[in-house]
Amino acid sequence: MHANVKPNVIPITAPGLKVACSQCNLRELCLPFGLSESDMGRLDNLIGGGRKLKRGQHLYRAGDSFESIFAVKTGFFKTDVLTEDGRDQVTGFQMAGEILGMDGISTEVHTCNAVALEDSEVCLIPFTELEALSSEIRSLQHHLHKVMSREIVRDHGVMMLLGTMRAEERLAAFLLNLSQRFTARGYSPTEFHLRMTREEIGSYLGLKLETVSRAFSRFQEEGLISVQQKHVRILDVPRLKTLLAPPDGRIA
Amino acid sequence: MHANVKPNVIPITAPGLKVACSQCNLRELCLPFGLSESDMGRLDNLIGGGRKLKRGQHLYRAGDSFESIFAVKTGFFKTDVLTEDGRDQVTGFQMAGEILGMDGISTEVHTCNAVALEDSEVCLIPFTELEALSSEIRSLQHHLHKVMSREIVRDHGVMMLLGTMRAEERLAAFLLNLSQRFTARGYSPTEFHLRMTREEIGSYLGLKLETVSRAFSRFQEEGLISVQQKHVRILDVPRLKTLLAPPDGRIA
DNA sequence: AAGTCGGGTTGACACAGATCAAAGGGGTAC
DNA sequence: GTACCCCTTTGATCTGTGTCAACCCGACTT
Repeated sequence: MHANVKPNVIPITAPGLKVACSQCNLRELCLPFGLSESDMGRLDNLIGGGRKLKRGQHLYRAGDSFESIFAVKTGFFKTDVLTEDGRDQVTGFQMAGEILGMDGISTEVHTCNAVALEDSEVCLIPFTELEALSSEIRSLQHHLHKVMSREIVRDHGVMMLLGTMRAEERLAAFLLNLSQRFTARGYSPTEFHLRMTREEIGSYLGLKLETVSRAFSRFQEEGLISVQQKHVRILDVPRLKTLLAPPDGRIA
Repeated sequence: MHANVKPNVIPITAPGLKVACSQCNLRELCLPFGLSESDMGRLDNLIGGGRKLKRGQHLYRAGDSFESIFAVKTGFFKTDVLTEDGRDQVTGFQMAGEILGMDGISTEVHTCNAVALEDSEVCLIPFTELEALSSEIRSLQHHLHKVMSREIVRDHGVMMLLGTMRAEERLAAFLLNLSQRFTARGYSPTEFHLRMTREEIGSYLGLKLETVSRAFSRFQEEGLISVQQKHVRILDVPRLKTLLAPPDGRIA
């Protein structure tokens, strides 16, 4: 595990630890969205260095005391919660530009686990200092609120998925969501590597891994996608989308 | 529908429209939690009057432009989202002291519907003004963040429920959650009226109304609760809790 | 006071997805 | 480079919940 290096006023530029929103190509997706050059500089100054994680490492665990939120710089994460009896539920997958750790604000303690699904790097954003700065920079404050609200809206989407959709609809929604997020990051909308296992997908979608596997196979048989192991290519986006609005399209 | 009356410096005291956090017995549960007397007064001044709703009335609808969040003063609400094809998912039930509308912050447009399940009253909290005030009052700012974070954590709990629990576990979790929230408000932990239909419970829990009804009946047969129509009495809290940690209590 | 209607309960049956089982393949660690 | 292990796939069967249907009840409406 890497030391938690704290930059001086000037951000450290050692490879892998340089943290400067103003230089970051994710700034349009991430927390600094909409900030002026000078305000972005002030944000740079409070960001507490980067942190690298190997695949499988925890960024934080349920029960850890909350101090910072994290912005994913590179890599891929999952978050999950577990019950006392050992069942766990993946609550989300996070990629570059997305914010992790907001679950900890309410009780000062993280309530879920965040695990790197591949070698990853995050920016550390000390929350107390972020609050201080956001009370000075209104656009930062507002954007922080938007980011938190977006998380709430995203969660509603997952509830919808878990509460009302059948297995293949869930998987279609999942693939289209990934596709859209990869697109926003300049990657191919139709071809990507899954960083998570079938079991993790299943946990996220409220399905067993076998069901996920079968749904993948079925999509492939029907020419919607081609899939081998973790490599997925979406062949027919429109038809995949129609899976979400079932045949008997009753309108309310 | 009542006019959106704006109080002067001194809050209006007309019955049903008086809005003053400092006088409100919900202040320990609601947004003003932890504020000093004088800060609470400043919050009073921005709150844009109360609004009364009859049972069945919408507080807001998906697509409405976002301007305010709302604090439930009296009554009971549900929030739900619907897909294009008409399926809907209840995302939550809100009671006195809880905050509604935070889904709208991210896009400036509400993404779900909020409906009164009984005659209710809410406080209107204009969001732009709340942001302005919270940048001056650090404890208010922090508490707002906590409230939003709590919503995120709550949503994770619902995902857990939808993703990993069986029908009876879901209903047990639901009843215990209601019980706990009623308790926090000074009502009986064991005896209460459900404000929502079996179908709404089902939607929230990802079950069909018949399944909810059967689970109620089963709980009653087993002496866990007594239920007739919307009136519920919990007879055996401990045993209800054990339903959440199933027999083979594997520990991670 | 009667009629109507929405909500609730219960039963019979169907089916989607879980469970159990086995075998193959690819990636990772050594 | 090789061996092992985890991940994945696929089949057979089981089961919890959905679906369809009938009936009941209580609360409004008129």
